[in-house]
Amino acid sequence: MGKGEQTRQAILDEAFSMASCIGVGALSIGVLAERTRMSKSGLFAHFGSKEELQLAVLREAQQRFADIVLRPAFRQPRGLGRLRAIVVNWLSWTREANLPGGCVINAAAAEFDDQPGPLRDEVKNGLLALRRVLAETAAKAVETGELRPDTDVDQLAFELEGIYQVAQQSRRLLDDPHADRRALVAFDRLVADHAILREKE
Amino acid sequence: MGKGEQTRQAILDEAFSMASCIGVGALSIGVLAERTRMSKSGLFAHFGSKEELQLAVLREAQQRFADIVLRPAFRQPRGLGRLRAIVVNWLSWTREANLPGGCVINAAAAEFDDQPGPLRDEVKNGLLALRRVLAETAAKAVETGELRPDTDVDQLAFELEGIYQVAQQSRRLLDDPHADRRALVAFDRLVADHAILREKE
DNA sequence: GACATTAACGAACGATCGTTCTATAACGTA
DNA sequence: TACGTTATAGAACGATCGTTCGTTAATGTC
Repeated sequence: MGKGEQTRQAILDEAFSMASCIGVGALSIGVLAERTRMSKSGLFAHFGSKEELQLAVLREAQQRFADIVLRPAFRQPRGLGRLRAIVVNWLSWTREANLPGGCVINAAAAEFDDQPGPLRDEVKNGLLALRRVLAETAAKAVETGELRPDTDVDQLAFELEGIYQVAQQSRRLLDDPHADRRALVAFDRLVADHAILREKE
Repeated sequence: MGKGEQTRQAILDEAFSMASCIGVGALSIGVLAERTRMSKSGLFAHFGSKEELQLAVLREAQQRFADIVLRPAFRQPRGLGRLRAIVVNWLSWTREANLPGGCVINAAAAEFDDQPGPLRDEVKNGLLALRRVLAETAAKAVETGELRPDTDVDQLAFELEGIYQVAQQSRRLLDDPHADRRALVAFDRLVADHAILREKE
């Protein structure tokens, strides 16, 4: 890794953790420069524009998300276990990644949903891709016979995303120590509703 | 209503709809001044500081939420019907209020969850109050015998908030036209899980 | 209609914003 | 070690930021 790539990554690291606290939109080149002990112009040269820097932060977030949440979960055999692994990793990924201020992606989603442009597109595509992964993972749990064949996997992905969002809000804003437990309760109930029950009928 | 109160409200209206698009944190006195065709200093005098203006916007949001979502729903008799009325009003309240850019409150929640101060406190208290209303409304549906006595009403409020959040995200960011329908499906399933069923056992 | 009060303005403040230039320093390679 | 390339610094740009001040205009009251 050349010198340029190296400092670029160092800047990105700092920007990433900063953005998690104040939001991607509130990132400032000046503040970022003094935090990384660089000159504004020196830092600026690595990205060419503020928007490009913000995009890089969003892409970084998606990559770390894949590394921390998805990849490990996909080592589980397909089925409900894998889906649950995703949820469990998802709930704690802001602790694994360097995200002192919570999930950048969801914060950016709320921030840019009304501001057309590359930033909104990036967030939108990332979240669409995640929904797809969730739905496909659920679909495989249908194949394994763990979920009912008539399960609406897109609806399931929709509700999973909701569980995650409210867990974030409860933990970070409302300081609820039971947020993760509540999220898992919700997940288990959601899955149970679509599970194939071998009970007396 | 005196002249002062009148223009203050006009400013607040504009700030409110602006904040819904760009976020409460990104509000700018200068931009707000030219939008209301006032001088910066003239506008400023009504609030004394930017933070006070932002607080006023958040309070305005909470008041409108109570007027549009809660108050009408509470005309329904207590029970599941009232709970469902809250959810239905909730899902569409950004259209009723002058909120072209979506729910200010949830946006502010994501924005300030890591920035201690009066703004965070305001959002936090507002959302805590909402959770309480949801839980109490659900508790009344237990009293009427529509929900099981062992229903965890706080868990229910938690999950309702999740349904709302993901509905917002799906509609506004992902441009999903079925977001509201999905939210209602999730709500009905959630309620059904805790409902008292009079079926063959 | 006179008068105290309040509302609004215009100009300016220092700070910070993103960005552009030019010049120097460090690097990678021959 | 020399050289072309790349990385960083420094200074300055115009724009905007939130805020303060002193003054004028509008308002409400007796």
